[in-house]
Amino acid sequence: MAWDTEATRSRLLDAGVRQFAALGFAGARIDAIARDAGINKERVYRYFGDKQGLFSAVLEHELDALFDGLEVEVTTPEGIGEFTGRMFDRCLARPELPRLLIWESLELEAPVAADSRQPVCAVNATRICDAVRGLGRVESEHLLLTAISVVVGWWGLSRLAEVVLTDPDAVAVRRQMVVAQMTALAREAG
Amino acid sequence: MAWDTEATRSRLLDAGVRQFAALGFAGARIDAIARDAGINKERVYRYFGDKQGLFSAVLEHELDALFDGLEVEVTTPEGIGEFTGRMFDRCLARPELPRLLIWESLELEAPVAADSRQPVCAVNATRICDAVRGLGRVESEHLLLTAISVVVGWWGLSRLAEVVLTDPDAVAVRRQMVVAQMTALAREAG
DNA sequence: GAGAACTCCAAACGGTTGGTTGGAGATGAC
DNA sequence: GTCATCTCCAACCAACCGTTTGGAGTTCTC
Repeated sequence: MAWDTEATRSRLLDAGVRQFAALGFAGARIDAIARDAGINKERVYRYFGDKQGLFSAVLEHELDALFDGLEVEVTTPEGIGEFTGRMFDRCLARPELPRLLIWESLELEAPVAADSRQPVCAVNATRICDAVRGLGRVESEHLLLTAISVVVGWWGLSRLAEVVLTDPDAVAVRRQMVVAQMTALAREAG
Repeated sequence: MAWDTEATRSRLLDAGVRQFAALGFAGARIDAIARDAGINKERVYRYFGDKQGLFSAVLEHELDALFDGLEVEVTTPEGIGEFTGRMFDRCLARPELPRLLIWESLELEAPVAADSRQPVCAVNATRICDAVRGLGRVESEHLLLTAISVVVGWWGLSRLAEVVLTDPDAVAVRRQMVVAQMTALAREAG
């Protein structure tokens, strides 16, 4: 039968996303990733060098997916809320993304693919500047960081939510609250 | 020489805090914890059963320290900002706390010591209700969760901050921004 | 079509890890 | 003072984990 190296590579990446998102770098097992992908684990080393190489490849590939094309579209306080809502939806559709984002901070010394991520963040910081009258650059960046923290927190602080909230399973409510809060914040910050 | 079992136990806990906060459950090594504590690793099993037992003991002990006695004192929007600032300061003084809080969510199936943590959260949710005129119970809980997410995010999304912020080392600036944002949010939410 | 170069797997390797054991010293009750 | 009980440690063990090897099948090149 013919080889399909691209499929092999991508199946390893997909399995890597699942395992690393669930267990982190230290917790994930090369063995389990290979089994999950239905591929011999030796392939990991041929394609990605070592475990760290696969982890970096997974992060690079996925973290792009989280922010790529995600922009503040309407430059008003409501636009910032709506932007936050869309980010929330992306995480909802792929819960591996927020988890990988957190593992990156907890287990890595330096950000992955900083060069390709910075422009996207810069664009949104500028948009936030435009959306909130009288908001400086620094304040705008911090507002963006806050929006991401709040969204990602739903997946990264899920055990805490179980303690704080009366109904920790109401995802739709959380989405609505986060959107409302970021809108209100953008309105008042001006 | 006389035994000091309480000191042995507490040295193991302290070393556990350091290692688990830095590396998480999967990444931490019993061997390293024992060496860090200057105690034989067999002691871990006599005192805490197994690795999971030590992890739970560490979380239980430390997460209490994060929230214990931390309350919204002034029931006004400014009081909520000030509360958030004090939480930030606690994390600043003991950066292990926010990291442990995140590891708990990422690596555990259920929250640790939920029974003892819930009352503290409930009190603060009530205080927030009082601080913001016209704020319902659900909204108040979500505001609390947001405050914690934003504070803890500084330690749990540090790689992201390096990408988003022009000056990712300015902790004091972040503190000030977070306090201002939570105050503004509490003001506008009413 | 021969041979170099490549894909892929089964099995093995060596260091590490969570967990155990056996025994030496310390304590306390009587 | 002696016997049961406790603290503590050095050494050990079996399983595991990241990585490598050897070799069989496949594709490319000329």
